[in-house]
Amino acid sequence: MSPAKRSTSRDVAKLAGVSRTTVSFVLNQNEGVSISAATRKRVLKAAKKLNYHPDAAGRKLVSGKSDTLGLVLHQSPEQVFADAFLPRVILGVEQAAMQRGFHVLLKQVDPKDKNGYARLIRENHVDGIILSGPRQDDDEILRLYREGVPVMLLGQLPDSNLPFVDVNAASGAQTAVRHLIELGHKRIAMITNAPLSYTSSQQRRDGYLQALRSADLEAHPGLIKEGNYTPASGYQAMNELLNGSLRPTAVFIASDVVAMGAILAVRRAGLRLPEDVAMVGFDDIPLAEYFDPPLTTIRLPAFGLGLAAAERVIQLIQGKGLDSNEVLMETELIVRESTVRNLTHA
Amino acid sequence: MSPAKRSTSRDVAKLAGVSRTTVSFVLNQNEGVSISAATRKRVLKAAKKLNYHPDAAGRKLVSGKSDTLGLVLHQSPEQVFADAFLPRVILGVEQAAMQRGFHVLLKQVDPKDKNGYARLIRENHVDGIILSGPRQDDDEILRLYREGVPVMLLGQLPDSNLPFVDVNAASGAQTAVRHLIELGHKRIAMITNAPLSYTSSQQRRDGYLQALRSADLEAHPGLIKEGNYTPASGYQAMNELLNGSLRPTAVFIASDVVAMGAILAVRRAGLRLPEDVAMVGFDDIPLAEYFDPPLTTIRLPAFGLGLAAAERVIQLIQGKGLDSNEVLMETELIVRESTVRNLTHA
DNA sequence: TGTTTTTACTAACACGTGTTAGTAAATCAA
DNA sequence: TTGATTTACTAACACGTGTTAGTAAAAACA
Repeated sequence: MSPAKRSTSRDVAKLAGVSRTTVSFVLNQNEGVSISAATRKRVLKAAKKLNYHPDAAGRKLVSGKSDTLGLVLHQSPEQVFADAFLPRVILGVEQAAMQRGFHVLLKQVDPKDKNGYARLIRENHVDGIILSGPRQDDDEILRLYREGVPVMLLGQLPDSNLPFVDVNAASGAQTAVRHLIELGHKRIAMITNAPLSYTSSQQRRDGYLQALRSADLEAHPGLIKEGNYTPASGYQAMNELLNGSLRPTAVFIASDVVAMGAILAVRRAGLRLPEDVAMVGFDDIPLAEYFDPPLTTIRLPAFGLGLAAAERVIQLIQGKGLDSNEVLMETELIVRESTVRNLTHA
Repeated sequence: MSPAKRSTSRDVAKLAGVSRTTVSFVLNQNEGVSISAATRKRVLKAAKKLNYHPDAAGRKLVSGKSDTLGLVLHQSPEQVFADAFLPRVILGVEQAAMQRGFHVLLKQVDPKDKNGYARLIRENHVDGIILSGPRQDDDEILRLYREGVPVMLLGQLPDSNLPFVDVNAASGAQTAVRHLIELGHKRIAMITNAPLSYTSSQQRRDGYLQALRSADLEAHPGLIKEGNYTPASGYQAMNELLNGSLRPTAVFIASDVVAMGAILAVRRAGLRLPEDVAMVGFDDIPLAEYFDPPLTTIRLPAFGLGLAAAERVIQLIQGKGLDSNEVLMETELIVRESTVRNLTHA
């Protein structure tokens, strides 16, 4: 019942009748050192019998490595709640870390909070940091980077040369709008996922503008409305568009969640999707397939983002350089009935 | 640029002109030891100047504690993806841990995978484990528990006396169905959130049956259909109910996601909610408020679950006992337009 | 056989910390 | 003034591991 005393390599050595050094050599498969088959077997047997597992603290102390990644979520709790991708990103990080023998230490840091995350590095809890949701006013991450700490951003920080992994949102947005153009739409509106002060919001709008430009369509300022993560904001923005002077025949909404509200607005206005208004979302949240109608959207490689971020920060930790400081992962257009009616339903 | 050599307590001692012991005493505010104000100031100054932070590994080694919780997700990646609550639960764990000076080590373990999580404990990476999604066939957790390792389940494991934190799903389901009964419904169907082999599924069905029994309503087997986490399953189950011999006037669906598919089925059948079919969901996912119509549902204290689990496992770690081995957190009925029409819309 | 190389190990150190036991000086009690 | 106590520190040990330098025995070489 009481936590049985942990056995140490000394216990194993004693039971096997060898020195502690030999135990270490056997268990770590050390090359360049020769151990007779007989003693090797004896040591392994003793280790098994004593249920020996080397203590992480002792190991860390001597190696100087913690074999642990810090995954820092630098978002407010509300944002974390709303983010449907976080589990996938986290899982991607977890998987990449596990395959390379790393652990993942999770830390949520409210941006309003002054209590930062540098302690993780300073006290050697982690060998490197993945920072999700980097902020402009965060000087902590810059300081760590300058000190040579392995750091990887999940998302971008303009005007800095920190290595990052991000989704190519501009390209994704462009693809979304091009899809609408190819369907023959000329008057295409946009609702952003968030206020334009956010980088991710700007990128998506830029993609929208670029697509219009490529097709020689005019971008009318009145056709761009701001959302703020919520369906409510989509509902309102869509109403403004529908009641505006130039009603669009199609809308690109840079967030599926925001699109959910917009769909409601369209239906309340007595209009049909996609006949009266076609709609493309962004994110491909799990439920998008089951919107009414199913939402055409841009799928993000959330799992892949986490995977890549972890892989790369581990590369930095191991002293291997990076081929490039930036990774932009591509998105995928998922066509469903909110833009094309004739699809068969699952 | 190159990672500056970490400074140790020895460096601080040298700079301040005292012994390493004194440094430790000053920095740990050790009671019962007297240090003159002058030297204290000198030590603190030296520590600050050298940017000294005590090394976690050294500290762990001597204390035997890691001050870290293991949060083990014992679900398949697909389940993790689908689980909209996970971020909240994780945040709850994080917050409780942080407030008590603990870190959180996250580990996802695919149930199919033989590579377990006991290593976290065996190697002393963590002082205790929170296991989310415990499985019947998991003997690893039982062994740890018997060895006296601090363990806390997030969810229940029948036929075991392991301490757990869970939501009172039966009570929540009962509340949901009672709400329908109070609205005058007599023929109330149910669609489960998952196959009945899952504990959480059974609990919700039991609550449903109990509510019917309390109101002297007959529970007809044909009115219970199984869902499997997906909207598609809800779509199909709802169609079966609508085409069945006794069409229900109300449905309790033990998952908002599954309910999303069911709503589609109702609408495709040309019926109105709530006039023709009233519906109550379960979970209160963020989007439930923006379903069409907004979904009446049962809100789960996801954040609170994580919070409680972490608090309690820390209590175990610190050797304080638990008042009770089990915590069942109560749910909350959120009434929206899928059961009551006359509400004003946000 | 005598010398060199290889094999199979071990003693001793280092990692950075917290803590117990001990000491000299300063203060207090009488 | 003398003995007892308190103050302000320090030397030394312990935590459990990986690794370098070293050694005796065995094997290989000539």
